[in-house]
Formats: sequence, C-alpha cells, structure tokens
Amino acid sequence: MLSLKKYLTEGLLQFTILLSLIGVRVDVDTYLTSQLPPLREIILGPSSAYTQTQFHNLRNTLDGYGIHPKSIDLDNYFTARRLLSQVRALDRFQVPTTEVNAWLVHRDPEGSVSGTQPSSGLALESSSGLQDVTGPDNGVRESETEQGFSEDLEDLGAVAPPVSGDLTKEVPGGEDQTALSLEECLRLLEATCPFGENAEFPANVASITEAVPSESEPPALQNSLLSPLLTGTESPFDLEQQWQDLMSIMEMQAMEVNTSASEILYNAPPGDPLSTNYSLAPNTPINQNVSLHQASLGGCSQDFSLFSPEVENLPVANSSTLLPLVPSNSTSLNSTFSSTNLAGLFFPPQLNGTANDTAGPELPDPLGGLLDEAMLDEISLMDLAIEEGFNPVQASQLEEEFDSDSGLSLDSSHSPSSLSSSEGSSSSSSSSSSSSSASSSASSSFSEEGAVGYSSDSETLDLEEAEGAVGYQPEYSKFCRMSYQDPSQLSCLPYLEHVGHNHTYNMAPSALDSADLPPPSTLKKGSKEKQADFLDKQMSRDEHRARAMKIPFTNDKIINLPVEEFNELLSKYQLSEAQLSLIRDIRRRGKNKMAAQNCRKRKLDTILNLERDVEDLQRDKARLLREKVEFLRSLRQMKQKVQSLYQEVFGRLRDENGRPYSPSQYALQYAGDGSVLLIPRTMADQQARRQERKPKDRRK
DNA sequence: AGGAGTTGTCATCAC
DNA sequence: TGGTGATGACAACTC
Repeated sequence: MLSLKKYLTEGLLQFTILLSLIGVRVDVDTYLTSQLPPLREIILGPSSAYTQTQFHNLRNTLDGYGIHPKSIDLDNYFTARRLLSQVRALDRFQVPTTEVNAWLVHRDPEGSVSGTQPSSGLALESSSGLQDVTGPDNGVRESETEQGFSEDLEDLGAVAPPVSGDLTKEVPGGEDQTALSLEECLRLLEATCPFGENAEFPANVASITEAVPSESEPPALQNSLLSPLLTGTESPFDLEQQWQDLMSIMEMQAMEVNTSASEILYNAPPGDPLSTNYSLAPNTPINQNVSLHQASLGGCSQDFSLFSPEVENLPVANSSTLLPLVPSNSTSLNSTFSSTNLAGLFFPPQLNGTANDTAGPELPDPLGGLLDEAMLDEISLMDLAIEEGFNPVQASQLEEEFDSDSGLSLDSSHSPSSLSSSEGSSSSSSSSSSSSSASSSASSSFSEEGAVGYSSDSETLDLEEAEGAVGYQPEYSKFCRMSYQDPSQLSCLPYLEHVGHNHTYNMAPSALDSADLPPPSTLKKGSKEKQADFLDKQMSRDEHRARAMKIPFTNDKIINLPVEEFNELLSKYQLSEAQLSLIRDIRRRGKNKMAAQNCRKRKLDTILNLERDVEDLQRDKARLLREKVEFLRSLRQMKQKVQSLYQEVFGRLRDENGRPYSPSQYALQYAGDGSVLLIPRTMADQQARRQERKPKDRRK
C-alpha cells in the first residue's frame, strides 16, 4: 500500500495518466516497460522493481545520459534503446517493388498456338505455372486441390463452350478492320508498357492455348484454367498479403504511358469505341513496373469435350470462352486478386452486352470492399485528426520540423537543459559526497550566483533556449527557476565557505543588491553592525546553531567532507557531546537538503522529459496520419488505374466473330497466380459471392 | 489575509 | 550497523 501511495503521488505517472486521459495515447506499460513495472503490478501490489532507485534510473534513462552507477540496469537500458529504434523505424514505410506482368491471349487462325512476341526481345522462358500444363505429364499436376476446383467449377456451372472463332483472325488478314484486333491492341498496350529486359515471354504459350477447350488434352484445360483459380481460392486471405498486393497494384499506376503510345492507342481505327473512351492517366510518381505480355490463343475449334459432361451440358453462350491470361511473373498478383472476379468488381450486373458498355465511364469500384474499408479508415482517421487538432497541412508542417527530429526520442539531445546542465549539476551533486570535483556548469553558476541560493543561471538559460526550441509552455520557466546547485562547491571556494544555505529569495532585491555590491556610501559609513546583521540574516539556522555552539569549522565542511575526512576533522578537536550531536545533525540536514534538491530536480526533469516525449509522440502521430492519408490517396488513384486497365483489356477482346465481349456475359478474373481469365459472368458472380463469404466465415 | 511556490527539515526506507 | 541517498510530508518563508 505504501508503494501504491508512493506511486500515485508521483508526479511523473500522474502526468502520464493525465496525458492518456486527454487523448494522447501513451502506453505506459510498453513505453516504460524497460524502466518501470507494469501499471498492473504497481496498482495491484507493491513492486520491488519500483523503488526510488528505479525512479532515479528512469530519469537517467529518459535523459539518455548515463545510468546511475549504483543501480544500473543495462539490460533495461539497451532494451529501451532497441525499442526506441523500432519505434523510430515505424516512420520509414517501405513499399516493396513488384513487377506485374499481364498477358493478353489471342487465338491463332489455324488454331495453333502462337505467341506474339513483344518487340523488346522477350526471352522465352518457362516460368509460369502454365508450362506444366503443356507437359505430357500434366496430369500429375492434377492435384487434389485442382480436382477440388474442378468440382467447384461444376458447382458453379462454369463452362467454356466450344469456340470456333478466331480472335486474331482479322489481324493478319485485315479482313475485319472495324474492330481493333486483340493482337494489335496488345501491341499498343505493349508499347505503353515498359517491357523490361527481364520481361519473360512464357515458353508455354502453347499452354495458354491449350487452356482453350480441347478434346485431345483435357487435363491441360483443367490445369491451365483451374489451377490459377484454385490457388486463389486456397490461398490465405491475410491482411499482410493483401496489403502487399495493394502495394503491388499501386506500382501499376506508375506504369508509364508515354505520349507516343497514347497516340498509337488512340489512333485506333475509327469506330473503335475504345479509342474515345479509354484514357490512361499520365505518369504517376509511383514506381511502376508492369509488363503486359501477349500470347496467342489456340484455335477455338476445339470443342469442350474435355469438360465433364455436366459442364458440357450446361447451357452457356456458345461463344463463351475461358481465356487464361497468364503472366510470366505469377507472384506479382496474388491473393489480393485471388479468384477475384474483376468483372464483378468492375462491372455492375446490369451492364448490357454492347461494346460501348465495355467503355462505360462509370464503373464500380474495382477494389470493392477492400478500399471501402480503407476509405472508412480514412474517414475515421480524418475525424480523429480533426478531433485532435491535426490536419494534413499541419501534419506536413510538422513533418518539416519533424524530419530533423523524427521518431520517438527519449534522449535529451534537444532537451532543455537540460539535460546537459541538469545532468551535470545532478551528477556533480549526487557525487558530491564522495567526490569534491566540481563540474563546470555548477561552478559557473555558482560563481554567478554567489553562495546564496541554488538557482543556476546557466541552467536557466539552457532551459529557456530549450523552451523556444521545443515549445515548452510558459510554466516551464517557472520550473526552471527551481533552485538547484551543488553545494559541495562551497567547500571548493574557501572565500564562500562562510555562506550558509540560506534562501536568497527571502531577501528583497534591493537587499540582495546591497549584499552583493554594497554601496560605497554604506561602506564609508562603516556600519559594520548592519553588515553583521545582514550576514546573520544570511546564515542558516544550523549555522547560527553552530556559531552558538562554537563549532570550530564551517558547516560546509561538516556537510560535504567525505566520511573519513569528516571523522578526522572531528578527531582533531575536543568536542562535547552536544557539539558532536549538532555537527552530526548539521551534516545530516545538509545532506538531506541536497538530496531533497536532487529529488525535486529529478522530478522536474522527468516531467519535462515526459512532456517532450509526448510532443514527439504527437508529431509521430500526426506524421503517421498524414502518411496514411497519402497512401489511401494513392490507393484511390491505383484503383482508378486498375479500373481503366480492366476496361481497356476487356474492351479489346474480340470473339471469333470479331465482336467485343459483353460485359454482362463475361468478365475478367484474376487468379491466385496472377493469371487473368475471361470467364462467363455467371461463374464470375458465383466466384465473387464465394469470395465474399470466405472472409465472413473466417471472421467467425 | 490567503493562496501559490520554494525551500528546509524530518521521518522513513532501501541499499 | 552506520552512512548515505531518495522521497513523502510538513512547515516556514516569500511573493
């Protein structure tokens, strides 16, 4: 109970609690774990970890200076340092760079597979999972999950009816110039995309075409078509990955769209609805590395007998196709778009199947609920910012000053005083009993102040400077006037030894002036009696007692001499018991007085340090809020980019008759491995509903 | 005269 | 066990 009382009366913790109550979230337990026991422990019961000495250690640690040599806790000290570094690292958000490769697929007229190689020398490389589909042993890859997905497909009624048309039929022959061929579109898109040298053109382009229903290779279809979706459905939907995906998508918006490319893009044949409806945003500051590959889709003459009979019999439009758009870098897009029905995200169900619909200006949120949550967070954040007086402008202003002093800082580099002076005086005074060495600050202040009083000018100056630097409240100066000095210096200045520990403020300023610099007239008058009276007033009670008891040495020696020297001094004189008792009382009171001053000084320093820390935390909070708002803004832009990209890709897809696919009937869907599939909307809707249910189930 | 702030002192505890 | 530091509590003092 005593410990609790001590704790509750501790100004430091009261201050912290008050800060917490007013909204400044200070996790005392974690924040002070390295120095203080948990609040729980303090409140529920006494803790040996929270002693006066520990309080002293706290102050030392917070100051960032030396640790008390008597009760040092180096483990806690370094733990605090480590945690502090981690906290500081929080303001350095790192966005991983991710390369996004998208493949557009078209069919060869002959039904053979042909990949239109990008102009920038794409290396044929089997890197995607689809390569396995082409292998003769691709059946081996029909894992349980794939089978499971096959079942899913059946459940969903997913069918890929035979497609006899040739998407690219009109490109080489130029027979159908009214519609921009997919391949041409791909070239255009390719020109807009920074195909890097590392862009990989999958050697398994054939596998892409094999994804098209084929009797001869049923497993291939299942693999190429199902596995990406399957991985998507199986992949965990954890927030971390989701965020990484978002970051990857953010990079997409940085995809360069140069003017020439845009010109090519918009120089599409007349009548192309896309040419007037699609627009690519200018370059964005976000790093982009998106490769849009193209591949030819196998002939669509192959029927879909590879599907299970149930699938085959499903009544689906005969032109429906399943077009896996396989990226070479399947890791770029993962769970965020795992089996995500992009069509469901981009296109409202009520969209009809006209070509113009693909270029509809207003489309649903491509990132759907994910960004909705982000927006909600943003709203709440903004509310919070408003409530707490933060706004982005202020935050940016804060950042400017905060960049040079970022992070939670417990050290006292910019602290008042402070800490230099206070620490110096504190250490000197604390060690005064064992060492008579004088610190420069103490001595200077001492010389300035004289023997009377303990206020330190140098300290006050430092504090005032710090006040201006870190914005301490006016009360600070009041604190700074708290007298504090190392009385041990008295013993080092013999001409001041006679001065006791009197209160200077007890005297009127005029009296002080007269005391320090007596007017010549006064001296001339030679009123020694007045001076004697004045000195008497300057003397402390103990000095009066010592004089009355005729103690043969000064109180300063009594108080500040080390024990051995003190005992030697006593042994040199024949002192009565009353004298010895008084001397010991003087020594005890003198040391206690210094201890009290140190104690008060530590309290003050601790409070001031906490105040500074709170300010730092507030700056951190403001900066983090601002960063989050910026990220949300970037996400919004990215969302728009993805939406326009979807529209562009979808709008340029043509069926075997050269007609655009109806957004009401078909949709693009990302698979877990980054593949992009063109699937019937019914199936896409079901997939979307499944995706919606999964997080809910997981929450349960 | 009384409140607020400062300082000294005592009592107590811990080391 | 005595010395010493730390600190709550109180009183004295000044403004």
